[in-house]
Amino acid sequence: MPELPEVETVRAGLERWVSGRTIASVEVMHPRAVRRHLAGASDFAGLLAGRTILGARRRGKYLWLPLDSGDALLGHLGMSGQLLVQPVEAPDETHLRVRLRFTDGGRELRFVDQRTFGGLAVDPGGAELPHPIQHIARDPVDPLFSDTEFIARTRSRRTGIKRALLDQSLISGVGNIYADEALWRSKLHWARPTETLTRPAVALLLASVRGVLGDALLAGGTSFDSLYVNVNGESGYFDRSLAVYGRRDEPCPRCGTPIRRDPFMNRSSYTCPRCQPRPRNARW
DNA sequence: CGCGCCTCCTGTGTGC
DNA sequence: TGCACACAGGAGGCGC
Repeated sequence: MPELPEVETVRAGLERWVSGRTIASVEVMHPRAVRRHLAGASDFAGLLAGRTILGARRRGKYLWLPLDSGDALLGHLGMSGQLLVQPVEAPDETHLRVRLRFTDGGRELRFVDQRTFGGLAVDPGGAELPHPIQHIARDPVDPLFSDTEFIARTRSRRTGIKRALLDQSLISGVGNIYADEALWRSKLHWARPTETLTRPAVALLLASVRGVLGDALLAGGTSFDSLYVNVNGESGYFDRSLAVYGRRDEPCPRCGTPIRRDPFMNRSSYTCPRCQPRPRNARW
């Protein structure tokens, strides 16, 4: 699933392959892919045609392409979204949702999304920071991310620490996979009440978050050397580096205890029962 | 207002 | 063999 490292890999690919190019035409094959563009698919296409893409930016798991009109093409990959740069003659993907062709006649940009949780929209005047994502917190690799503020806000929460990590208005870019990995590195259980964490404990957790995101980013960088804008987060190279996520009953890399899976928010949490014992005052 | 549950969606895997 | 169902999960929206 695309979390910050995967989305950053895509952003770098867009910067390389579509920045500076002018959009000729836009084809929306599935209306759900542009459902966040409330004015509809034809309005979406009309705002893009003739516009030049100035760059590729990211906040957390959101991507946007600033346009020469001052608008932004905003995108979220959801769980299965891909932005692919393909030769115009390449056959359509099964789940192709949106196609952008360019005036130079070169490779086209395709939004492909099996489960359609992702989508694209044009935000008028949003080139600097699209309006729909102004509530999204800075991500922990953003130079302007405030550690002090994050620590204070986390400790003032009244929830479990994993819920806090997944809250994109507190810290963005972290999803289920990297939350579990960071908690394991910090030896914290997912149900640990946020208000019982000391400042140093939250600081250590933040360092773990940055560590796991950075490691994944390095792995993503190595695989991103093709003509594609690679978004294959689910079967990625970083799988081998995961300590706990998806590893039920396998030995903890630190102590050998079998990894445990717990239901959490209609999904899963993976922990080492020995390194990350469940707190008595568990909160979830 | 803070918190937490529900829902959107479809392909894959599993058990009977 | 085929069917039913659990599961994967980001994030907006809404209820309490």
